[in-house]
Amino acid sequence: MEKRSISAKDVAKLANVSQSTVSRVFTTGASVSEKTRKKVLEIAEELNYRPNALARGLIKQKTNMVGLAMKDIQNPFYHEVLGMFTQKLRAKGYSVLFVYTENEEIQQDEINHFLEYNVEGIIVTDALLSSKVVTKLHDNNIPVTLFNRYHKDLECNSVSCDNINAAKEIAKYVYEKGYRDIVFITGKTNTSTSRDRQKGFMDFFNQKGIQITILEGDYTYDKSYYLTKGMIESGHQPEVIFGANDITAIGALDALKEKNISIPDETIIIGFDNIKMSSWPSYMLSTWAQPMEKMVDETINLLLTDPKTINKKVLKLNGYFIHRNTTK
Amino acid sequence: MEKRSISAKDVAKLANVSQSTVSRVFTTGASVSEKTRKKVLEIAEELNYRPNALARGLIKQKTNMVGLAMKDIQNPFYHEVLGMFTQKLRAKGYSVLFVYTENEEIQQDEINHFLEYNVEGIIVTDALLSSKVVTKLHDNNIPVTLFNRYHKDLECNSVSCDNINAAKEIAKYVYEKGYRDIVFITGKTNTSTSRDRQKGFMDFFNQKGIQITILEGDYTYDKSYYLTKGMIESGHQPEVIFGANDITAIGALDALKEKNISIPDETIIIGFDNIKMSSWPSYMLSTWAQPMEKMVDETINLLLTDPKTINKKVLKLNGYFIHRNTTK
DNA sequence: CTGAAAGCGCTTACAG
DNA sequence: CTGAAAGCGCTTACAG
Repeated sequence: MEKRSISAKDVAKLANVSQSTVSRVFTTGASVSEKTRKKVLEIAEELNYRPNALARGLIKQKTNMVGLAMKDIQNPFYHEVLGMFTQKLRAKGYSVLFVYTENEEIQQDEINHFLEYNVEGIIVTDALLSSKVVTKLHDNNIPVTLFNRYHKDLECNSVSCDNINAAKEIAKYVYEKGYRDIVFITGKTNTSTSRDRQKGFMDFFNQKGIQITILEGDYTYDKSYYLTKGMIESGHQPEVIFGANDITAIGALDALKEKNISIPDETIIIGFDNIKMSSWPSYMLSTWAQPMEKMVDETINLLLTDPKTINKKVLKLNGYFIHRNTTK
Repeated sequence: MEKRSISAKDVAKLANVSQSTVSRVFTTGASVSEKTRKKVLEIAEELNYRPNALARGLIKQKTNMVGLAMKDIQNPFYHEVLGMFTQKLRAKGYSVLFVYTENEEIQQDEINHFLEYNVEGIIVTDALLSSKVVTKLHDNNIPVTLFNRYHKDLECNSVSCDNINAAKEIAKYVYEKGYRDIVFITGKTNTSTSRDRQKGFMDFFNQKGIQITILEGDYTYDKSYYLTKGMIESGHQPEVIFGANDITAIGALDALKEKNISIPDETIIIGFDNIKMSSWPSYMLSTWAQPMEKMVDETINLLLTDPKTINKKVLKLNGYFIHRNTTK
């Protein structure tokens, strides 16, 4: 029960070998005779010894830690993403230092812990970094990958869904079905996800000379619900509502239901994300599935296998349309 | 752009002081003349120096890291909890090493990273530990606090909502309103939260000689939705449905809505957790609010200020009933 | 295959 | 107030 935990030296003493040898036993690829390895492992087991990752990180200049910063949002999509990141990183032997932030732009002091602990890379989901922070990170030689965000002035990697193209595909579907009274409810307008989805959707219809209605939401259920309700009450009952994410679409859906508008017969609704909730039996929302697993894999890849790339890589992955009960 | 990051030695050289002095500048309480402090700070700023937390952790035997293990569940309650934990811990100068698990009982290998990095304590939310793991943790002198779980045989601290009492209060409300046809939909029956809520609820009615209906759910929306739908279709339309958590209650709520049962007039519904979703305008679910912030505070307190307590402390905090639109 | 030694970047008695 | 030195627990050339 004393304070200090047991070290390689303790094991060495009992095993009658040097501390170096104990270390070698726990270093894959180091040459140790089968006999000593067995003995050391035995004693280690007995003493419940595990190499100290801090000391190892210090000497190897490699900590096996990754920093993950995530914005405090209501969107369950990112919770699923978080789960996937931690599991995949662990499988690769990495630990995750986690920070939750409320800022759209991650602040310096939120990154400081990451720097102090010498993380090998930083993943930022659903938020941005100031270019000052990015510069600092570069100076410290710590790679960053933005997940589902990008910014043209930011010198870092980014992985996201090809939001523009996805929205275009959705627009195409809507157009070909013959709908002309179309509403898009935005997310937070300062996010690249919302802007791109809006752009892809609008551009398509602009080219066709069709005017669509834009409602400014903020990625929350409440906002979308009230926006939709207000619109119906003001006499506008569109044929199509496309929400910038699933939560937005679900808010609209519930408002429509309350107004006894039949879905998909009178109005069709399309979301974006394919969160688990969108397949709940009472919603069965048609939506665009982001290729989450692929996005996570690519992010980790970019961060870890190619850490020294200075020239930023911007990856945009496709997804696919999932038709459920809110489209025909 | 070289590999090594800059160290106290580098700062010392430029500031014409010893490395010890640089260290002292970054140690609160150490005595340094105002003049040297200023100079060192200046150079440090210029070089972008920050003390290496790994080295500091190694020498001080104090890492300022806490391990947080969380079960991969659908319940948004725990996402809110996660956010609160990371923010409060950061405010106290702690970093969070995060692990997501799919196991009801956290496994040894999921804890290993925590051990290797010498975390100062471990928080386990919504899951259990095997007694073997707990023993190992004790041997390594690492305190553990269970959040919203407890187990009588487990020698560790735990903080949870007083689920038994909360359920009793709800039962009392239901009873006094005169309802007699009552359904309880459980959560996962191997969780202490579900068991306690069921126990508190049933015990009250048993004492009154009233039989209630138990439906075995699993804390998911889908299960609860289909359970409720099935019940209605089999001809049983109860006056009260109490769900073991909000998601469960919401699943029941949607099923009832679909069957055109008027809420709260024909059937009232009560949930548990007070997740953000429960206050969405189309739900406005009446529910029991867990005192989340207090629970988080107490957990951190127990873990950090009193780490050497061997005798486990089991804290049960009250919450309060929130009446919204699904009760009268 | 193995040990002694240097060193990762810190903190902290110990002198002065 | 400040510097030299020891030491936290490791890894890894360097010899043998």
